[in-house]
Amino acid sequence: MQDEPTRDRILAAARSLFDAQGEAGLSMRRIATVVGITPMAIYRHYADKDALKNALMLDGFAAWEARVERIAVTDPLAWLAALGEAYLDFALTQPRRYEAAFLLTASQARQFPHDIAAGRSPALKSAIARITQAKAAGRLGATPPVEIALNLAALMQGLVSMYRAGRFTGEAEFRAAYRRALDHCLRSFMREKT
Amino acid sequence: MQDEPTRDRILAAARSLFDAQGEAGLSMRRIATVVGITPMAIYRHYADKDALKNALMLDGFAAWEARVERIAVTDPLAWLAALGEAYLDFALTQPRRYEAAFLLTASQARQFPHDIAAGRSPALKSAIARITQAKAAGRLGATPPVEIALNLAALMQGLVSMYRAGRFTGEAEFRAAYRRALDHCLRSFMREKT
DNA sequence: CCGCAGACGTATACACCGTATACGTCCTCA
DNA sequence: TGAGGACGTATACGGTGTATACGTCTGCGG
Repeated sequence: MQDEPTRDRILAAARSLFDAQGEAGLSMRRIATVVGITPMAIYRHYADKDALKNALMLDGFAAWEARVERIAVTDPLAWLAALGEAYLDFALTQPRRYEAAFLLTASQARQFPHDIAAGRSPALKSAIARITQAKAAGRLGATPPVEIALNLAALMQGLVSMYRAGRFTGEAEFRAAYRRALDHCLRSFMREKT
Repeated sequence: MQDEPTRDRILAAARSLFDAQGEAGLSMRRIATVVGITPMAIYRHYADKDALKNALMLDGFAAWEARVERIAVTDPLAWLAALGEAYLDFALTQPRRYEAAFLLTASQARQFPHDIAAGRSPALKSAIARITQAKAAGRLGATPPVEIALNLAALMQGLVSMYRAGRFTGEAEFRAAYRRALDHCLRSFMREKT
């Protein structure tokens, strides 16, 4: 662990500080002392704080994608429901990681529809694959897969974003509301005429 | 304008600085110099920076609510569509104000379902009223009005949040995608069996 | 009318932040 | 051998939020 490249140790330190106290806990000086180096040494490995945050974001996103890949459900529609559940779980149990992946304003975020169509986001790519699959089986309406995926993603993100902004009274209420909303959304695409 | 209470002049200064440069431009010292006052004088009127941000958020929210009240459409479903359009417009043309109202993390945010049910959010209250109205006319399915409102709000916020995070290639693409998504969502509640 | 309390504002200082600049200390390879 | 580059340090600058202590004015009870 100690002989890892310094660059990685910096990122690990940043991650643990971020996990502990959120964006407020992320200071170059603190990161440096955790790693056991001078603040300025960080600049040998990252251009500035923003670059470091970017790396942190990509890291959080990778954690999310790993989670998505672990979903072991074959039926495409059930898989989509499981995706929603995984997202909820990710947001609630690893709020900092979630924040890093989805909320941290970073310049390297993937863009719709270009990057998505290009498959640059494995999670969304998988989602679109299942949607296409379900569509081929006649279980979904006419809306293009990318658009269905976008709808689902926005709904998930919107709900979680509202929860994080303190718009729900408790976690239990939120989980229930989230499930109902996603369920409805998914069903709505099924009911469409083809 | 000069004989306004200092408290209001501070808020106005904060608002203009926030409009100009976002949260980064909000510094006690800058606000103070705009008002023509010492930084510490602000603390006579606001407990700390957070309290000031809170006031700013309530202010932004008031702007949004005023906008909602200006919607002059009588048909309840058309009104809901207009609401979506107003939200989009608010987010795109007054991004700072939008940010202040919906994204600024503040401790006094209204909560679902408690505050909403209590009618503490005029905008949502209006929305729910139209939904109930449309439901009474048999134009909407069985889902409870509060839940429909939540779904719409989350979808709107999620889409805008993705746009703001740079997930869309351009404003035009976004506007189109937003409209399609909201339209679909609204329709989906109509198609439900009662 | 005095004087004093409270509201309002100022001055100064402290600890913290990101990072520019200049300087050391190695390791590698011609 | 010695030069260059990779890596790290030391110091400093201009910014931040805000605690503490001090002034100044205004209105009110004696």
